[in-house]
Amino acid sequence: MKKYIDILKRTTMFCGISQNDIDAMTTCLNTSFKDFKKGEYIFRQGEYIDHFCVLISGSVHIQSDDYWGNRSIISEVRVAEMFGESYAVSGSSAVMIDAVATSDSTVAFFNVKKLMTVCPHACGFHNAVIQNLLIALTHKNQSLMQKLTHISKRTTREKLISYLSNQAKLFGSNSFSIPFNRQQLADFLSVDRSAMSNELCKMRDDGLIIFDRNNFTLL
Amino acid sequence: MKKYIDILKRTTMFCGISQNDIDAMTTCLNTSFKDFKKGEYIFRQGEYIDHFCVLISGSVHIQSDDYWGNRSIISEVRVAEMFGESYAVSGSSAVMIDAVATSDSTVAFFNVKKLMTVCPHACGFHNAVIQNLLIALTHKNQSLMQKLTHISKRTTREKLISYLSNQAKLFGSNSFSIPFNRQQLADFLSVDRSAMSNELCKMRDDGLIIFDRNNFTLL
DNA sequence: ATAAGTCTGTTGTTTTTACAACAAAAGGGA
DNA sequence: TCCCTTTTGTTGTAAAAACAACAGACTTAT
Repeated sequence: MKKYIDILKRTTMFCGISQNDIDAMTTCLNTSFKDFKKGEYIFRQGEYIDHFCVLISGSVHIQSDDYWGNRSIISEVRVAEMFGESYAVSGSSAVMIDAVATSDSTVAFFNVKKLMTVCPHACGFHNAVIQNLLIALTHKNQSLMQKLTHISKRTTREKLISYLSNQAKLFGSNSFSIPFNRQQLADFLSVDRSAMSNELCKMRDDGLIIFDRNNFTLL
Repeated sequence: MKKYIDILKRTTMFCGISQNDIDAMTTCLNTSFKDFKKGEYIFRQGEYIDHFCVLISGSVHIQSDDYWGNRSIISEVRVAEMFGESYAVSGSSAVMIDAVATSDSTVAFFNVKKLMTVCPHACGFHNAVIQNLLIALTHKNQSLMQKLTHISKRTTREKLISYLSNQAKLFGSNSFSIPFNRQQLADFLSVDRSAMSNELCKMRDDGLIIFDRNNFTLL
C-alpha cells in the first residue's frame, strides 16, 4: 500500500487530499491492488463493475472489438489516470468496452458505492474526492471530444495532422513521442494501417513531418 | 422562473431534490434564463464560460466547424439536458466547440463556482447536486463513447447501421424518428450527405430498413 | 548468435467515398 | 395559390481508402 501512495497523490481524484486522508480513504473504500500481465484484461465488454480503477504502473488501452474483429482503441490510460468510472458510478449498465494491459501493470480498485454514500466514519474528504472526480470527468469528456474532432476528419492525412498537432500541443514541443505503434495508431484513428503508413511517408516526403518509430517532429 | 421548475425537476442534476430546494438553488446559483432564436449561438469556440447550461425548451446542437468549413455535429442536446459543464467546471480552458440553437430555445445558466464552493447559507443540497452532476457526466461520457463506436466504423453503411440500431435500442422500438435531417445526420456521422443518402436508399432496396424523412423502421 | 516473431514500409488492385451538379419533392410565406 | 427556399434523391467522375500480399528492419528469446 505504502509504495502506491506516491502515485495516488498525483491523481486528479486525490488532488489536495493529505497523505493521511488518502491512507484513510484506501481502507474506507475497500481499495485493492492487482497486477496484470501484458495482454491481460482488467475488464471486458458485457461485465458489470462496481469499482473504478486507477492505473498505478504500466499502461492500459480502452478499446472495443466489433463483431467482425475490427479493433477500435478509444483511449490510452497513463499512470495515475482513472478508468472505468463511468460504468462504476452508473453501476446498472453493462460495460461496453474492454480495458486491457498493454504492458505489465498494476491497477488500484476503489469501491464507488462507498464513496458516494455517507461515510459511517464521517470522513470529511468524501466530498472533496467527489468534486475532484467531477473535475477528472470533465477532463475526460474534453479528451473524448478532442478525439472526436480527430476522427471526424475526412482523410487519413487530416486525421494524422489533427492528432499529431494535438500531441505536439499537449507535449509543449514540436518534437514528441506517441504511445502507439503503427497498428495501434491506426486503430485509434479508425483507419487502415498500411494506408496510414503510406500516408505518413507521403507527409514526410512533402516536408510536413519527420519521424522515427514513435518519435515525431512537426516541421 | 416558476414556469421552468417543471423542466428543472426532470433534469439529472436536480434528481431527488425537492421543489423548494430547487427554488432555493436557482437563487443561490445566480440562475438566469435566456431565449435564443433558431440559428443563434449560446456560446462559441474560443470563449471562456463559467456557467453551465440546461436546455429548457427548443433544441441545441454541439458542433465544431474546422478551418475548411467542414461541420461536425458532436451531439444533440434535448430538453432537460445539460451542456457546457465540462468547460465551466474547468473554467480555465477555452471552449473548443459551438453550441447553437437549432430551433427557438430557452436556456438556463447556473454559476458553477457557486455550486462548487461551500454555500454561505449552508445549503444541504449542494453535495446532492454535485453527486447528480457526477452521474450526468458519466452518462455523457458513455454517449460520447457510443458515438465513437459509430464513427469508428469504416463504411457509411456500417456507421448508419451502428447509429440506427442504437437509436432503435434507445427508443425501445424498431420504429423511431431521429432528431436530424440528412445533412445533419451526415455531419453527425462524419460522412458526405449525398453518399449517405445514396447508401440509405441502397439499404432500403436491400430490405434492411424503410424510412420516410426522419422516420425509420429497421426490418 | 541465431531463429522466430513482430513491426514497418511498399505496391497494385478493388471497393468506397467525396465531390459536383442537377432534378424532384416538400415546406413556408406573401 | 404560386413562388421561393430547403431538403432529399440521383448520377457520373475523380480521389481516397481498404485490402492483400510481401520484403526488409527490428526485437526477443533461446
